[in-house]
Amino acid sequence: MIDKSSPIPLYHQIEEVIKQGIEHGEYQPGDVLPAERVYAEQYQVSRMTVRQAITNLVNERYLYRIKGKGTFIAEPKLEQNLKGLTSFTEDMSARGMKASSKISKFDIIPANRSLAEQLNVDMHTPIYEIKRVRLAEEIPMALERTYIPANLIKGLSEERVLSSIYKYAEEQMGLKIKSATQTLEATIANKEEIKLLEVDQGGAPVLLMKRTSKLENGQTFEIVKSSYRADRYKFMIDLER
Amino acid sequence: MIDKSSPIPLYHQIEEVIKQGIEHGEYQPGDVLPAERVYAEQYQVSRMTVRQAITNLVNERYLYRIKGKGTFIAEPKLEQNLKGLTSFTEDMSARGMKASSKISKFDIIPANRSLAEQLNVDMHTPIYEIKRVRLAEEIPMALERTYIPANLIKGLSEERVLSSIYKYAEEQMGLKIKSATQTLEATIANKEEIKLLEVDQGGAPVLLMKRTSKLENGQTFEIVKSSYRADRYKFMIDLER
DNA sequence: TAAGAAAATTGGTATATACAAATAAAATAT
DNA sequence: ATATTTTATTTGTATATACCAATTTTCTTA
Repeated sequence: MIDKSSPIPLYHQIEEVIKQGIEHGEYQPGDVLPAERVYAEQYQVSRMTVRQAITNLVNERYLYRIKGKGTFIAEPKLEQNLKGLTSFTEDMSARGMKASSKISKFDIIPANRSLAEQLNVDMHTPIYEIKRVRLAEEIPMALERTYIPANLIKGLSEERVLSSIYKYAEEQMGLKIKSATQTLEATIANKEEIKLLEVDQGGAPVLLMKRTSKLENGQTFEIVKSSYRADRYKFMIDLER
Repeated sequence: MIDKSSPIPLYHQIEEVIKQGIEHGEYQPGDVLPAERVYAEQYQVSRMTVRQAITNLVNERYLYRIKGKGTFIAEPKLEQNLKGLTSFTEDMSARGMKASSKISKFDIIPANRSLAEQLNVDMHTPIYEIKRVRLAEEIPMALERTYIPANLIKGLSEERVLSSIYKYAEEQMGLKIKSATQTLEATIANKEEIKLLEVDQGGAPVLLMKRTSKLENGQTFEIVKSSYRADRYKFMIDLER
């Protein structure tokens, strides 16, 4: 596993081994990693070399350390990054408002040309279409439409959607989301949005957020389109230093 | 400067000393730092301890290293972070389009109640008001309005605005921007935007980006309001892993 | 003078060691 | 059985050393 004669630095090789362990699901978030001295013994390297490997993974947010306790597996990065843009639920609770959501549609539909293109599947491929209205104190704030190829995540139910699709996909289906691209644009509310968001017919502005998430193999996992009422919601980003 | 009997780790003390040097302008971006062995000799600590301090600052993007050459001062972080949201000029050049801008207003105005509040100054305080239209291939894409208290940055001219206000503020005035908060919302074009962005009168949607930048002492340095044509522009954010 | 070789400088990798500080587990005393 | 004390384990800090690799500077040679 570790090749001392390789030109690749030992600490880097150890990094990769640990990373693989995380990505292959041998360790779960919150699990404790073997102690530094254990790795040192196991791979016949000095503890400082193991330490350098682990330090790098800590800086990359794969791991975190607690003095006296050990080194632990961190939550996947994507969720942390998504917090850069304040998420709906968090934002609402930060303002002392109660966030809820109501599923207005939960179906499997055949992919039309546009969906097929965006999800990178053949036309007519079965696709989950999930629509939900995000509410704050019972007032509609956003309409969220999620599209996921049905073959990727079988056995999805309304109950599971209400908790976390991501968690279900990772823990039950072994799917890891690797990256996501998010865009923000402004549009005018269409008929569906006017009805579900309860806004004026006369050209109410909405903030449209589109997110495309990809798996490790490059396949598109989901498309999420969220329409936020412009009069009630804005996105905030803090930039430090 | 370095206290070996202090409970604060040596590497952390050294970090602070170097950081201070950067923030007090003793080093400029691109300058080379004294070699690790020089610091070790100077502070009478081992090279590895210096290395740990520098490694941390490299991870925090204060410094970067080149093997065989040395350790150098990085560009201030704010500009790097702002690239998380693709900037107008970059975005255009990435698409092979030529970006330009046209200043439509450059004045000093007395602060009204709203401006005074947002900039945290007294009413009637003189404020630079700079309006410019951002163009791509001569087509108007955005209207940008910048407000800066005049006492903060004397001698600002139209020419300087065309290059970089930030650079002028930092290099000539010694002002360092510490943080910025950015919001994105959707609105309908007002009269000014209809005229300068050349959009329809009938309720054209625009993306409104507001940025408030603060100095180290907490004072507000500037407010920037940018209205982007929703039919021509959207913001994109990439989230890795 | 110009080209090439050698030496010096700088960061990169790796080891071995020692003790500190926080936490957890085990042993002991009440 | 329950506190308390002791011991072991784990990460954190720091040193001293050695050699590697990339780059720059200096010296030598043609």
